[in-house]
Amino acid sequence: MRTLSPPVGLPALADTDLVGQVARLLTQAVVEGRLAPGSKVVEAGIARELGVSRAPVREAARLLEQQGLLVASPRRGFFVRKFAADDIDDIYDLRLCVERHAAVLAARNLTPETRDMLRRQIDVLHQTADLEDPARQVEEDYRFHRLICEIAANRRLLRLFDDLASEMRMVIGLIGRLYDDPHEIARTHEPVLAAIEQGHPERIVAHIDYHIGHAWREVGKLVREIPA
Amino acid sequence: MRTLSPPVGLPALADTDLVGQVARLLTQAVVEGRLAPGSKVVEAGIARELGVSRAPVREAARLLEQQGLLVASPRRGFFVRKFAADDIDDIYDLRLCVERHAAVLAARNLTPETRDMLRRQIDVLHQTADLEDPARQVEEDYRFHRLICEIAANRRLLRLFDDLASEMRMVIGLIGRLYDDPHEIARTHEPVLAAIEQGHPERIVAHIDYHIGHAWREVGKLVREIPA
DNA sequence: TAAGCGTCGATTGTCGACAGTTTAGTCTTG
DNA sequence: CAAGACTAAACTGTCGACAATCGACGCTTA
Repeated sequence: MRTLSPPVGLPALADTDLVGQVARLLTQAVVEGRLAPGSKVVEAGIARELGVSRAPVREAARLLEQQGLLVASPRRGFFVRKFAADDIDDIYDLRLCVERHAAVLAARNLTPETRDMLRRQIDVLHQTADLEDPARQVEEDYRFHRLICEIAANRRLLRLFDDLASEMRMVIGLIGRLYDDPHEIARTHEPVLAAIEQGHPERIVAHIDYHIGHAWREVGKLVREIPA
Repeated sequence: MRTLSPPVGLPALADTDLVGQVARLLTQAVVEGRLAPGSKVVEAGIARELGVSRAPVREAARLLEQQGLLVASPRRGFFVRKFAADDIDDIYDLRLCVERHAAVLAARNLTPETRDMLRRQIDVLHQTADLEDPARQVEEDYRFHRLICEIAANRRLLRLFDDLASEMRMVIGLIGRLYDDPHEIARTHEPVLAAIEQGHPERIVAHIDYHIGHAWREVGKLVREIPA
């Protein structure tokens, strides 16, 4: 018999997890470009600014390093990741690999509810297209793709997507503007959903390839325009 | 002019890096089963045993957490990851996704030299099959698959493979024995290489699917036999 | 007897400090 | 005037310490 109190879904109150908070703030600063690519991240500086000691900052920095937002140089410190054209290709190539797979799995697991979630997210994309809020638009875009990964129901796949997404956000952030008309971006999601609904693997992959390949080309173009 | 050297930081040689050493030792202890799955990893204990302070141990543990070998429970510490059947499926599913892609890319990039490297590695597999050294056999097996990822020439893909590999090593380690006859395992690599040499994407994917699917089924079977 | 409460040891989260290394700035020298 | 050596400041890597928290054990109570 269980002696533990009944699992009345209490939301596991927010851990005052200092490392997690620092990591989140650092991530924001990086993807928003407040910390310029290539610049040094001084532990003591961040610590002083946040009013904490260096230990949590170090651990948070290691997390961001593993995520690819920072690079560590022994005895010299952490630096904000600098993206070259090759990096863009690596990231989008892997993204393609991951999302193809996720989309096929998602089609297999698709239920009426999950289908509606995807449809609704496309509606949100159209709505936010009218707003003048690029950050929000990028966020809602990723939310659609993340949904697909959630539906695919592979936790590791989802975590991988999140890691890739934070890198892509950083790239988008340093471009400074969207790579295409928001309405156009919203529209190009519809064939992807349609393919997932229909369910033929080859068709799904083809549409994912087209959709992500488009973003890949556009982002690549813009990054090459603004070399470091 | 920037005086800081470019943070390209690939060379990363000569680790007197304490964190890295601790991480390596901890990883070994975990994949070799010296630290049982589910058991608590006491920071102070590890630190005392290694003759260092807790700070490097904490950072190393965070690395292993990000790699999936440990799980962190706030205010309670780190625990050695416990694998359920679902986890096996997640891992092998993602591995399939990654290696399919890597193999297709590798075929595209294949040169006479890289082709010979793969052939030689299969020879090594046959040679080590005669030795009574399962750990070595597992290692050489992964080396073949890692080679494919190296030839694919996507650094992020390679890192992902390494992360997956450390988890798979842990699973194999806790099974305690190989999932198949070493000679048989060595032999089943040959069609994969042949497909890569020939170059038709569908054929490559089919052979990768067969090869990894076989391991997936066998490992899954054994893991289900030995439930936690 | 079994469930709930309180206490105590063990462990984590965080901090400030120190030593060794890297970096920036200055001075010397060809 | 440029290149190199030297010095001082800044920063990282590591450590030991302290307070807060967790888990286990034993005690009370219905």
